[in-house]
Amino acid sequence: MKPDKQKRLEAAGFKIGTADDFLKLTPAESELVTLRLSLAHDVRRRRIALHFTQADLARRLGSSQSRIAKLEAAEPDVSLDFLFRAMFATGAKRREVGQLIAAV
Amino acid sequence: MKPDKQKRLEAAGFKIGTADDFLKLTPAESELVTLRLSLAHDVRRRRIALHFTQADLARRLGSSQSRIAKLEAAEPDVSLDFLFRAMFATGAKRREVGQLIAAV
DNA sequence: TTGACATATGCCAGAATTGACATATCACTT
DNA sequence: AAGTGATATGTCAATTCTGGCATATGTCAA
Repeated sequence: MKPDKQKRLEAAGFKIGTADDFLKLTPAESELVTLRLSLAHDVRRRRIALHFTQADLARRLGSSQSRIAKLEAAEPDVSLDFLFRAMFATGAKRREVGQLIAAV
Repeated sequence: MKPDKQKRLEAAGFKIGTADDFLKLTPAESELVTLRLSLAHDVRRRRIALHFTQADLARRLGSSQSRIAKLEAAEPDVSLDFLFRAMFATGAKRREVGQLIAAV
């Protein structure tokens, strides 16, 4: 969220916290949520950098366009297995994946 | 495998390669296999460092001792989701997990 | 506007993963 | 050898995830 938007919302009486705060997640759960979001976002970033459509990436994974859409939206029925397979299908190496995960 | 054992096997006519070579994995599949093995091994390492039994870790995860045994053996019916949940259940932070994954 | 292409959403039957349990095997002490 | 605690292996019903499909919505150019 952009800082100015957050300010406006707070001025309007909304309390802004992180999703983790809101959902009262344990640290372990919180790490997992963040991990999933990071991967989902990066798959999309990498796919677009390759000029792939969701259907292209799906084909390469033996999957379907709809599953890629759900993956990139980080929907809860998408597994980490699928997220990692998608990362590697975009050519990511463990080194890059590790750096993504380690990043704050 | 220890170098001397490998030498003895090769002297006996065995060709030694990596599991990846043997299984003719694509690069993406290979990355995934390595990732799973790294995580499985590190969960065990971290569990032992905490003086946890497999049953202890299972309890903390809401799982069972047998599943932890299979996890640490990197059996194929163990998901990445479960491996990551176990890592975080041992107190690992994303930074540490990322470093593990990035390491060659 | 229409058409063409990309992405999102909803659904479901089949496949994969899970917790739970039983039991086997191992390591160690007495 | 027998006992004890830890780990390994096997099985299975229930849950979760998946591919595939239909269809909706978005985007943009002609």
